[in-house]
Amino acid sequence: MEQEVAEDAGVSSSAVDQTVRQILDLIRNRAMSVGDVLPTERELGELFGASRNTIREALRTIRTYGLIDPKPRVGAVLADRHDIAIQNFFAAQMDISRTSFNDIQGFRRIIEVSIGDHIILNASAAELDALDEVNGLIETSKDVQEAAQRDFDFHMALMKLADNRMLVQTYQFLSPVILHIMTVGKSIRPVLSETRHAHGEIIAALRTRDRIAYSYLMSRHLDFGLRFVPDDLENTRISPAMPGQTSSKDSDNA
Amino acid sequence: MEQEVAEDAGVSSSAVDQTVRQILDLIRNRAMSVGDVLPTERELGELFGASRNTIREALRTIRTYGLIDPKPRVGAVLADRHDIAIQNFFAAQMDISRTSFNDIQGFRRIIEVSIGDHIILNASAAELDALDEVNGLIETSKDVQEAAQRDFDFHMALMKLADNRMLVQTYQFLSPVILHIMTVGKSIRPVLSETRHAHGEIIAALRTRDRIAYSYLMSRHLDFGLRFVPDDLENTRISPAMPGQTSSKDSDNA
DNA sequence: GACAGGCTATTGGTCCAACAATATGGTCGC
DNA sequence: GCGACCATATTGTTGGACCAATAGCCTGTC
Repeated sequence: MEQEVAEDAGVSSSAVDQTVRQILDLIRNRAMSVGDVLPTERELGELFGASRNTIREALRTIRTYGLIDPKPRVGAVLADRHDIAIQNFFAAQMDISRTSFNDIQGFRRIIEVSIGDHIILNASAAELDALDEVNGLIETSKDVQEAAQRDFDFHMALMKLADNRMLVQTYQFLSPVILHIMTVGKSIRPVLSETRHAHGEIIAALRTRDRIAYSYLMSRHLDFGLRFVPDDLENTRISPAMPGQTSSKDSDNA
Repeated sequence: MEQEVAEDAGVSSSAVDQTVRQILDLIRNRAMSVGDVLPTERELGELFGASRNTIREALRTIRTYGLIDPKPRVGAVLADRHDIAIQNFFAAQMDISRTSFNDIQGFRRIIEVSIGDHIILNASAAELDALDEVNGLIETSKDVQEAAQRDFDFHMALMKLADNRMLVQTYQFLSPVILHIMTVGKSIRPVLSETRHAHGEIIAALRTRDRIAYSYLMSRHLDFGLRFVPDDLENTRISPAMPGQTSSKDSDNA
């Protein structure tokens, strides 16, 4: 076996790390894209002269990056799961329990209030109509949970108008916490019609491209919602998206 | 009550995924921090009733997150290598999907341009002076890397004025990628004085509480920086951010 | 020919038992 | 006291084994 030891950034390190690079190179050299399948673990082992366990650890790394999704009897198929992967990175890095709910609500406030300019500049009439539709669903909710989900859906739809994946992913990451806050708030003070109305005003401000009104309305809306959330909400532990769901679960079938 | 993942609880995910969660829980429950060492692989295996290979794959995932740094004969020590981890993450992504960098810059644009209102309302004169000081360091930079770091420091200081931990955490999370973008930009067009001047104008706008000017200046500043970043940023490898250096190897010395 | 149902082989998932490399810590000789 | 040396514990790597699931073939019925 060649040792490939070189002053070249000391990359020879471990067999697993080498294998990670080799597999990534393989993907690139073969110009593989989403949907293609990698050689089997046993074949990769033979190809790179590494044991299957080593290959598996390398694949585990690549899998953590969200690049592959191993399927039994098929092989590791190239995937574009980087959104889930980055959420897992988020979850692993940030101990959400240490970031207070006030911080998260404050974050929302900063984002959502100030996103107005961007939306006003870019959103089409059709998109605003779609927003109206989402908002209309709120009052059809059967229980508090559903209402919270619909409420969240509206705010998420708003974020999506900003057309930035990083932003959407951040919100998706925070969704369990935000939903929790909304659920608690609505349990204490279930006024779906008011929420719907406030959302409606916000949409109207967007339609007339009145950024001042938007800022004011959104700001008021968020403050209002927060007013009915008890201070000791901090103690309620919520688990954000934990690492592990690199596959299955998501029902994004066509 | 729990939102649990649809059908069945926990059993659905693989043994490795379960182990990842268990280890992360272990770290959290024992309130372990950087420098502490995890139980040995065999102990973890006994603890969770999993084979050593399973434990190792789980550790490999956590290692990919940059949370641990296994040392022979010592054990896996808690580490804070998320910067390298994120860099590796994006480096791996770039080979396949090429839109991430634009997403990040777009995200910055949304955040930084719109944060102005918030800062104008809350920042004290002393804080703005401190900002000036940070900005002054830019032109003292010896090399491109340092300049990028100083540039980032300024924008980070700006974010901190918003006084929101979630926001700061998000920026810290993205910092390796942002630094990379900045480094590439400055390598191509090293004009530190222009950067300093642009920052100065932004601070001035904050001082006079001119939110219109701030928006315009910040927007122009970010667009300007982005203009000199090549489209094929993926191929521009500054520092080999390839997987492998989760440990030592990288020069701690001069 | 078409469809249904069962069979088989392939593949990932997990486990086991070793050996290699290496750093730690203790022990011995001086 | 101190340095050389060795035992030992731990991760790194290997080769193999078995299991569960299932894609695709094979067969049989209509």
